[in-house]
Amino acid sequence: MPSTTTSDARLWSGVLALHAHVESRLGAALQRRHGLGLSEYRALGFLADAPDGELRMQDLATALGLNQSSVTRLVGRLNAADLTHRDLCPDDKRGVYTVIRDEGRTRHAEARVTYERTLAAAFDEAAADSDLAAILEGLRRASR
Amino acid sequence: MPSTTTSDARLWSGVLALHAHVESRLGAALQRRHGLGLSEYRALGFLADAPDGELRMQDLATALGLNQSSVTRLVGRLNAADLTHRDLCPDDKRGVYTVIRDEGRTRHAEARVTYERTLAAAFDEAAADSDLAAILEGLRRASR
DNA sequence: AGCTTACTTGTACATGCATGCTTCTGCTCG
DNA sequence: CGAGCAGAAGCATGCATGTACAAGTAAGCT
Repeated sequence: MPSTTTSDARLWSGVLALHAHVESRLGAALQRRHGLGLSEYRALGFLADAPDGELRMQDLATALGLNQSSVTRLVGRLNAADLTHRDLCPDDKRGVYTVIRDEGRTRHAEARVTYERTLAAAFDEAAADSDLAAILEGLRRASR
Repeated sequence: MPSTTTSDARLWSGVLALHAHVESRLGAALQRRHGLGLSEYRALGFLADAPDGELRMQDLATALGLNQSSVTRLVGRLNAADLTHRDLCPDDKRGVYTVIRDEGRTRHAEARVTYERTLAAAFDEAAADSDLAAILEGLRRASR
């Protein structure tokens, strides 16, 4: 029975529902209209915002909240799509920089329109859902 | 450059960071101390709360925010671990009920202690992080 | 009889963990 | 002071797993 579910637990289950809903919308839109996965899009975003458009694998991993090995493969895909390229670190030959190409910046800029519009739409849907509306409201108040 | 990132986008990236952090803590704790994955734990929770401790695959899928095929395999694992069992729907022979066993209820009750304690700890960690604290605060206010 | 619903199965893929390989760093010992 | 070595740091790779998508099967509906 629900006996005494912690208020934190109830809160978190709401966040999970919101997260699942929004991420699914975002992922579908990006994949369908730009051929980009969510992680790929976000990786391009971090790279585009980084000085000189380059980051080390490690930094990209923590920024994305992903495993280091996942980032190796993620960057492999980006390289294969010519959106980024690898560059060796001159002062530390263990290090590898991933550098965003102009193509990568372009693709990301295009995708960002979709991303932000889809996000707004997903938020609107959530606001219309009785279970999600309260959480979204709290988040929006906190973001001001 | 960050040019004009939507406020929604900034908000969502914060939610993503919080989500990644908390889920990783929860998943690790459940796996290590109870041999349960997050989806398995949550599935047991929905089943335990359902009338007669049973749900149809479809309902479980939407409750978990998962695909139907994912639920087929998820329930397969739960069955293999003797935490649940299948039961055919008498009036609709296409339907399959997944019924929680006593063992399943026990395991879930044990795991819940870990889950809720880990959740509280993860929230505390988030509250100490300057990037996450504001979001968490908004969520907590909204949950009252 | 089609057409929809409810699952299952085949397949592909992104991710995580453990491991291996290279490079760097620090420390000890001659 | 320099050589050498143990251990850490930074990535890549092998393997296992969880999930999604597409197609298949079986049962109900109109």
